Amino acid sequence: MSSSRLARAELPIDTAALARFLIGKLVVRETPEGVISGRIVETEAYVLGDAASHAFRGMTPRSRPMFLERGHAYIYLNYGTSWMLNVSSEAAGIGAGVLIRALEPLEGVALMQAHRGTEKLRDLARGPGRLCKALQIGPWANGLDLCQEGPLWLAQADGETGDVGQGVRIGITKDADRPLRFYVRGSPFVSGPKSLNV
DNA sequence: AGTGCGATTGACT
DNA sequence: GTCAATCGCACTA
Repeated sequence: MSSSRLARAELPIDTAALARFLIGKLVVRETPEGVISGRIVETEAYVLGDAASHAFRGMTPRSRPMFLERGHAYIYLNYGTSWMLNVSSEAAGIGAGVLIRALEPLEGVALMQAHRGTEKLRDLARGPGRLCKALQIGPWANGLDLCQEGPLWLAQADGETGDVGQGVRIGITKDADRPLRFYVRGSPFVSGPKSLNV
């Protein structure tokens, strides 16, 4: 079920195209306790020349993984409380990435419940910080190549993706009007206000 | 060296 | 619905 790791060559090079492409794909996490996986239902693109992107003012110690070749993890702490999972995009040397914002839990639900401290399926990975907590993704994964052998990867999914909506990104103040957020229409596992998920 | 501020969340009215 | 927690980083000096 969670075997077919996506190869780098399968990933679109364009950041927005990658964000759209990742909708419906799987995030798989191998922990000592077992495998956890979920279907990606919400992403956001942070493109070149984007004032909301951490890479906007060039490479910094934090944004460094965004400049890796597409398919690497960029992990950072936001608001001092929540870890975020991003997938670097574009060619090496170009700072851009895709934020994974929400998953529909598939495998390892009991583990996710334990990590999150809640039973509610809908809340396990709805939101970027919750997602990382559920999958125990932290700074250990920063800069990790998701296209190579390792405890965290992206995989092809079987079944329908569903209707994909596109709209403005959540929680940003700069370049806030760009339609760079992608989500599965009607999915209860998508974060953000209901008005944005139509 | 000091400071302001987030790609959020959970607790509370 | 409102709001504080929390801290690493980037910016200013």
